[in-house]
Amino acid sequence: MIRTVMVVEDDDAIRMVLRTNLEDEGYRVLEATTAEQGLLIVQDEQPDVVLVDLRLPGIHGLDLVRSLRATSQVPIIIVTAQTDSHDVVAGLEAGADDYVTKPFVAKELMARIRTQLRRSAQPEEGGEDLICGPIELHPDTAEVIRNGEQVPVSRIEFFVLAELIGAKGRVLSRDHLLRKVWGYGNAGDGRVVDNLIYRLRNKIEDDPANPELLLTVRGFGYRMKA
Amino acid sequence: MIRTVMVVEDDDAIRMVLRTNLEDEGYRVLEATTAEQGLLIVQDEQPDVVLVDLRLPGIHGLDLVRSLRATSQVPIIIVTAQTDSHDVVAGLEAGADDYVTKPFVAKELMARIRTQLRRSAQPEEGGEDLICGPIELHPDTAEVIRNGEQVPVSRIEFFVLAELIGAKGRVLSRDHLLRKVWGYGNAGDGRVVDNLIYRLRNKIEDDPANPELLLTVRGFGYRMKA
DNA sequence: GGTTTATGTCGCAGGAGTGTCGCAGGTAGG
DNA sequence: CCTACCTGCGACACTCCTGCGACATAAACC
Repeated sequence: MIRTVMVVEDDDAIRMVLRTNLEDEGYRVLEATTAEQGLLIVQDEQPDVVLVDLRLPGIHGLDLVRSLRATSQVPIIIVTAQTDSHDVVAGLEAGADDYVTKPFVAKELMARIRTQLRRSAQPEEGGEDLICGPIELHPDTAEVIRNGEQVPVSRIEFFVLAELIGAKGRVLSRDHLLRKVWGYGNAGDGRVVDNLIYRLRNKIEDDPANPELLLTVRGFGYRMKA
Repeated sequence: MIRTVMVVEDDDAIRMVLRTNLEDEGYRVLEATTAEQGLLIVQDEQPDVVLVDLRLPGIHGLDLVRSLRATSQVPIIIVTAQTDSHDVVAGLEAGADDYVTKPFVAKELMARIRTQLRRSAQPEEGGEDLICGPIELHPDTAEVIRNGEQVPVSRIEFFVLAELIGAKGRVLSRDHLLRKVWGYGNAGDGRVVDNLIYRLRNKIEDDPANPELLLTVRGFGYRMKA
């Protein structure tokens, strides 16, 4: 079975090195130099692993990671020059599965890729549209539609909603949301999530005081109506 | 849900640091100083993540990793002073899921543990619901259904019920429940478990005074009807 | 039967979890 | 420079949880 690895990296030299090594290992290689391009290709080609550089022109790599996670379970490995431990934490919390710092040793990176592939060998649910009752999310345009009308939501509200709808009725803890949307740095900040949920409800619920879509599960977190 | 982390590490100082950090994050911590001991405890307690040092007295950490992999899918993170890239590759190939070198930054290690937990949590969700007679537990939504109707239970009640139903009729001691649900700290607190069982019975039994599902085994603990 | 021990029962008070809302610093865009 | 919006924060109110203690009851033991 031929596995496909996607490389999102703007530095031509590094991208070339990666391609060579990956092809030597027998992988099919896809390339992108920007986050936007990467996102499109991932949706289109559904690779088995994605390598992401953090410092990309335009949209930051971390946001790419979150966007990918919003719609896909594909294993993501961050490959970057940012060696600071804080960056590692933020990267993993954003949804990456591993973090390798440049200059990397090719053999180690290849081993880490194999590890990710091994883990994701199990079948996974396919990519789905983000729809929940009267609410519709369009990741491409970052728009939220409710009963056909566009609802203005902020960037962070959008990610939270995407995370919740993507969970398809499963409960997500505040901690989970903090890590996935905010990144680890803000963990333990307390009521940030509650506040955001409150604001989201005011935008998408008919009666925000008695929510029917965005439900509280006391002691656990929040979930969307199934 | 209290997660359990197993630490296999012979250096007392490092093990203590790890324990402190892990407990701060809310994990239950198990410790072993040798590979043999680690293997036994893992089989016994089925932790959610295992941290393994490579340089152990007696059996080498790599062999422990292989032994664990032979019988378990538990995520394994190697934590070691061996920084050589060749060692990283060998560790990952042996079946480890991640590799962190000492001196490690605690926050990064914690993030990597969370990443592993996230990965291993997925299959559990789509998996089997916990069912016992007319009672149905849905971990995804943290809901308890009884004869088709939803029963409101608190967070702790949910975990106790999950633990009991997961035991499939085996007796669980109060101590076991305290450790698994409340976490180690509360051990020996006395009647907390009894109280909770009482409340649970009021919610799930037809006649709470004559329980038919959640049974007492005098002198031992509680169990669900088979 | 009487005593001891284990468990059932239940109310209470402190506290944890959550909803609500206003404020102010920050940020992006004009 | 101004404006509008975003966003984290803190305060307050309110509900519900939960550990605890006290007593009742049932089982085991002598």
